Amino acid sequence: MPEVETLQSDLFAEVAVPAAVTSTYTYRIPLMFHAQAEPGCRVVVPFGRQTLVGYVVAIHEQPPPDLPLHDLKAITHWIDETPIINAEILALTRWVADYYYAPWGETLKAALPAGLDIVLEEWVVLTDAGRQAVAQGTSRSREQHLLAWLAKLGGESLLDSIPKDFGTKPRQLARDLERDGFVSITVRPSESRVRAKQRLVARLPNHTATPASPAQARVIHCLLETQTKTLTDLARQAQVSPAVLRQMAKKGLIEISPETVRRDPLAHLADLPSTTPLELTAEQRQAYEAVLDAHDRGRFQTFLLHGVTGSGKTEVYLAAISAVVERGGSALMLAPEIGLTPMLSRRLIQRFGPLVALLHSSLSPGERVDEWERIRSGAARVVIGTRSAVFAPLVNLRLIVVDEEHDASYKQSEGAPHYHGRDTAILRASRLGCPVLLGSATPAVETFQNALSGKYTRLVLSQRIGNRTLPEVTLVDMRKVFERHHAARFVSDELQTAIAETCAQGEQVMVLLNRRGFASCWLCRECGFVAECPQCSVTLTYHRADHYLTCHYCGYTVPPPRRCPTCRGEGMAYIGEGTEQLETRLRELFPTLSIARLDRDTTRRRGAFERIFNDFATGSLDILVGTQMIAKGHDFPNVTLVGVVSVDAGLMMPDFRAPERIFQLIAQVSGRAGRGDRPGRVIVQTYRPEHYALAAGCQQDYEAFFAQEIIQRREAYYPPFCALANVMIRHERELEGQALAEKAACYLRALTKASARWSPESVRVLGPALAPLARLRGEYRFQILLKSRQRRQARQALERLLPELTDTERRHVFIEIDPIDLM
DNA sequence: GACCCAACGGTG
DNA sequence: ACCGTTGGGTCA
Repeated sequence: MPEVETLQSDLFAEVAVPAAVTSTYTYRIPLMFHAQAEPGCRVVVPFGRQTLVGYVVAIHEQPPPDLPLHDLKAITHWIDETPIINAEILALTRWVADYYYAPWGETLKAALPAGLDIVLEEWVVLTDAGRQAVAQGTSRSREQHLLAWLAKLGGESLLDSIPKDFGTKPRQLARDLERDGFVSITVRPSESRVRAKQRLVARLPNHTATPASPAQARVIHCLLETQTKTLTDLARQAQVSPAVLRQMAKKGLIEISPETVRRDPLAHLADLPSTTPLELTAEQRQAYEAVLDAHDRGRFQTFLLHGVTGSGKTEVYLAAISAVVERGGSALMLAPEIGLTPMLSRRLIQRFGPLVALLHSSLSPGERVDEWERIRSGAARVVIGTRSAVFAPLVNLRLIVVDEEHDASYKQSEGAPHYHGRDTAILRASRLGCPVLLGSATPAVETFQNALSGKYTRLVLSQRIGNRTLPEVTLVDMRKVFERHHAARFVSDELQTAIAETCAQGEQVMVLLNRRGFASCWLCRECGFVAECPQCSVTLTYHRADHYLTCHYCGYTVPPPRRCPTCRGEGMAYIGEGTEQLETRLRELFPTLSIARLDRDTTRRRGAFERIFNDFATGSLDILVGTQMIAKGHDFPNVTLVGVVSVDAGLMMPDFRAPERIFQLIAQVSGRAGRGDRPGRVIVQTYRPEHYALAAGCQQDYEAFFAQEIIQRREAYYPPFCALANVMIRHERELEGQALAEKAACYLRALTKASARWSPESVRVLGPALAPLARLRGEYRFQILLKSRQRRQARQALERLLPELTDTERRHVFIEIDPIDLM
């Protein structure tokens, strides 16, 4: 039997597929792929009745013991000749997948740049039987029509390019024809959507030839200066038309060939003059030396660099990265939203030049792939990126920096895996045995607690550079404003006066309101009807500029009804001010000042953010209105006033982290005011000025805030006193969702009561309750919150629960480990 | 996650 | 008897 012979030389690949499954799958590796069979390669495999791109995670010489050999399918295409995922990243993604209850294949997919996605094309190919049917065909069925159409195209077509005019859905039609043997449907991986970028360059050939004309002589002359030139550059410099170049190439006077070029997102910064590092202050030096010491000893150690805004954290990062690079290592720096902090990339470029690679969401897929390849090859040794850059395959990674470690955008909230970038960074550093440096002016409560307990090493920067004073923060009590005017005021007199004064002195103002759109509700004054999203339990936001109502969660958009849909009344109105309305109001108040708005709506187009940002930086704008987007890490020396129009909505969120977020917000915006040589002012409008988060925010006293907050957390039994796991049940039908949630909660409760090991003290089960965002995209959401002293205990409970669920039930259950918010 | 299949109920 | 819809199970 031939099978016996092949068996002995057979190899098997364990493959992680990007599907909602918990295990890996083993495939036979055809002989032709044996030479390149290594973990970390992408392959195409049949999976059920689909075809997927999977990731080889291991090679085995033996088939899985529990499965008959003939049940194994074979790998159909081997995409990578050499692995694109190294052993470190394989192990790291495996851990992340297990920890966050996500499929390994999905996690690997998230770890790779999107530009590396392979497109699987479905081709419909006419078989011999199909050709015969066409030849004899007299029937006028749609099947016949499709077969004839295929024959005309030479016998094959992309499934997606079959026109719809054959009657029913092309996919179904093709399936039917395949079953009857007239066509076969094959899947072929097409080249990655992102190809290497090439351009044509001209160079002189080895042999010399004499030009015939003056124009040609100019071309040769230009080429003598530099080796190669792009065709457009050359034509411009030599002042000849491109036709001349083509002519010369034909005669062999010059050679034209394609050259691969790097798509460089930092190209516009390439000419920045390099800077000499600033002299470190004593505190900065101490911090730097502590990190470097851990590095030199090859020790995993987590540092918290705790420094008020303006205390020079970045200079410590740069010094540490610099030392690591000098010693031959590479360094990774994570930032919350790097596209929004051009200053940071700029400083890295000035310091490290071409060693820097950038990874963030506003890069094009091509740029991302090119940067990623430079990292993988070791050409880039300083990487700065957002959350997913934590998986960047740096060579000899010896230091990880997490800037603004408290920032909520480090937590992935949509799609699998729901990982936390900071925590993953800490894990990665621990596996590598290198230091990880977390930096913040307002550390997450958990982080600060870890620093207090000694789990992390706290490094303090207490001095602002140049001993600049912190801005004065004033709370405006909006209850008094209401009393004074007997009406609500959007912009208080205090804020209005301050804006007028500031701009009169030629200084700039930022005004923050964390709600975009014109108004958050569109309602009927006669009957009380409120426009709500049909898919989500939220009101629709009114956008006045383009006159539409939209859901900020799912994107549902409708024109605002002129008359009330229920009572036909004509008293439609809006309430709840957003940034668009704030901008309008400020224009009314200050008609002579120039005002711009920075939020998701005004920055939708590529480059819009930079444009507004630059206009403000260069001083051609007086006032910048915006959402939280304007509060993050920018340095505008001429801004001496920051107004926060309302923090109350944020404060009243049904979320245990609300006070922390508000404190962070106020501290962050305070850092924006008065960074130049003039002192800054911050004005915060609120109806709850006595709230401890605001009071501490005013004083910018982190420790005072922490002292209060930690009491709340202890009393309510929240992190850092417990570990959280949120079990979310999502279901289109409310009752079934609720029933499933109750069943799961009931089982979890029974577990925790069953034995001393599962004592109520070790795992508390809260709920099920409707999630604060009770309905999203047409699904009802119930949640069960698990609180346990140790993470392990909640995990054990979950691991007992999951096998009790049927596959169908499991599909409605979404587990969020260490949730950041409970919406 | 996508797909297939069996079961179901409404309709003719 | 036939249609379209829906829930449940599987993937090597």
